[in-house]
Amino acid sequence: MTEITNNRFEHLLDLHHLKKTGPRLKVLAMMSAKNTATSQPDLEGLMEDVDRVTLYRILNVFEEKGIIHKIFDLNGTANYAICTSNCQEHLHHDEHLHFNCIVCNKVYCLNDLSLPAFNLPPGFKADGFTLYASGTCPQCNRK
Amino acid sequence: MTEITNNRFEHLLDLHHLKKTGPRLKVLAMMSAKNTATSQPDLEGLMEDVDRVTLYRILNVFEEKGIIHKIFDLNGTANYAICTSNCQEHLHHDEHLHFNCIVCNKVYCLNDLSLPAFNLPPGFKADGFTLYASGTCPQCNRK
DNA sequence: AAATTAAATGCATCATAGTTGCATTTGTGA
DNA sequence: TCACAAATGCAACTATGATGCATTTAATTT
Ligand SMILES: [Mn+2]
Ligand SMILES: [Mn+2]
Ligand SMILES: [Zn+2]
Ligand SMILES: [Zn+2]
Repeated sequence: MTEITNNRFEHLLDLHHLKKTGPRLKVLAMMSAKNTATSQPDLEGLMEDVDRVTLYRILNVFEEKGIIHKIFDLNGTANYAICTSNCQEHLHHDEHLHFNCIVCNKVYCLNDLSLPAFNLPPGFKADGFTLYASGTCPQCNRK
Repeated sequence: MTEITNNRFEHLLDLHHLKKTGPRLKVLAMMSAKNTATSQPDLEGLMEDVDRVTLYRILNVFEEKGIIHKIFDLNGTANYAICTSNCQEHLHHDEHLHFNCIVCNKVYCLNDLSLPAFNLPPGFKADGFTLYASGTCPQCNRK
């Protein structure tokens, strides 16, 4: 993790009026080090010296602030990924494709993919949507 | 519940070589009596005299056989709905829109809505997908 | 109709995910 | 450096879901 990356995280915490603490910076470092979402169990393993409860509280406040978003995978396990843009406090815009590999179980946030338009039956009013796909990821296809 | 409906369920269990037991027929009756998916906690409440574990086992075997499918709502709670068609053992085709109301929390299976096509980045191979939308449902919009 | 048997259920127990209350510590602004 | 709100840690608790094993029961065979 570079100095400049760490500064970016500190700035991010500042922006949201959150104290720059070790556990919080570590969560951001862990999550940003990967190109996929991180499951809660994995994260708990990575954050060894940090209390479980503290981790839950960090994840909750980060989600509320629009720093990260939560994705439930095929097994109902919570996964977390850093929001790339547009997300604000209590107003997420994570309308991208989430790809869940059925081999390695990884969840990919495919932000660049624009979702096609669709319409709802009368009476329904949508304010958010997500497309989930499941299958095999590039890594697992190669083998 | 009509006689003919009950017969349909018994036939369904026969088809999948499952014994026609009280708990199983009750699960099917409860789920088919609604136009939305049923959450696991709700189902557990409805199945009072049936053991929790039995309910889990029924839900698991029904899902395996392609009789019902599982949808996780915004809170990560498991919801179940009867499959309308096309689903087979270990091969679900529930590629429809799931609408999660943020007021009443209900999950609607909008089977009739055809999903628009989309394409994946190179290397990804999808074998299933679901579109999730969240917002307010017709009932909750009326108030 | 009675016996047989695999399948299904119930009960005890366990594991994991997530929450809450409260005491202690720590980051930050004065 | 002081004061204080915010953050963390610890204990305890709830909820969801799984597993092992004894008992019951639906479906098949005699
Ligand atoms: Mn995402
Ligand atoms: Mn559905
Ligand atoms: Zn994979
Ligand atoms: Zn509603």
